Amino acid sequence: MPELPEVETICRDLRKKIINKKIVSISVKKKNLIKQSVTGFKKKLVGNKIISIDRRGKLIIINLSTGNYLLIHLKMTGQLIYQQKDNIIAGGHGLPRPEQGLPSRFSHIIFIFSDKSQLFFNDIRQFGYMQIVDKEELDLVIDNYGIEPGLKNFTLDNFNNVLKNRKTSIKALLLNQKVIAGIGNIYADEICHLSSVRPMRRINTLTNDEKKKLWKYSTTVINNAIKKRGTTFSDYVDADGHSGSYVGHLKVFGKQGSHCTSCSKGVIKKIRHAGRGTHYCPNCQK
DNA sequence: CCTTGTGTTCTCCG
DNA sequence: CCGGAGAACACAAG
Repeated sequence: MPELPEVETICRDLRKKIINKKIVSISVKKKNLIKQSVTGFKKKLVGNKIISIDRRGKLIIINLSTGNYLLIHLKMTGQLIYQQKDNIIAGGHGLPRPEQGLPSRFSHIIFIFSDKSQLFFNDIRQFGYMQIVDKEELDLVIDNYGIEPGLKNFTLDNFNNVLKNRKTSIKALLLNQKVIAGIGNIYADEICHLSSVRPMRRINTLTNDEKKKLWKYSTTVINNAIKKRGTTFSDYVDADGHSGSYVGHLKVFGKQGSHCTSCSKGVIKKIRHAGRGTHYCPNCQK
């Protein structure tokens, strides 16, 4: 599940691989993954060079030489895997991993560069998408994203401001991309755990100390996860097809039934909250 | 009344 | 069933 740290890892990888490369052709095998006609999509991409690669929340923004932008959202199970021409061996069935061969049956869109290297957009569940926008449309899209751990706007003051007058739960707010961008289900649970706050706590009941911890651990968790190149729980891999290792640092996500390693007294509980599987320690999270 | 905020459910797919 | 996140919808308060 790519959240901010996983998407950031992919962006950093891709910058080293495809900047200045020219797209010579594109294969679209599933047209429902692009938000426009296949012909329009190809017309706007083929012949372009990749100028730069950016990210806002979980959205990848690729700046093209024509001045348009290719937006890529990986949603649940999307992958972007880059392969030099010598490594490309058609896979067909197994998992969408390079060692299984690419393209696989989940390689729905493939970019081919002038040096014959390729970028595979794989997606098992097909929730992800690609879309080409101009600068004006890009600005509108970006405006819909809230403050973001790692950006200058993620100050304690701004964090307290977005929490002000909200009646929802802290987890629902952490997941709301319009308010706070980049945090998904795994890191929301981890941030709440390290802050000793239950995910379903109403925001108006949080103490100043708890809010400060939530703000601090939002940045800590996200930054540590970036250092570990993300969390691979099921399908996430980086641009080389490798897993992230933050999974070894998870305290609550997927730990239901285990003893809490923070307080060593509680047993991690899994419930459903804010429409998501939610994990917490009933002993040390209040 | 209408607008705004918020919460809930549905949708895509394997 | 699960789930990222937008859409559609329901409801409440100003």
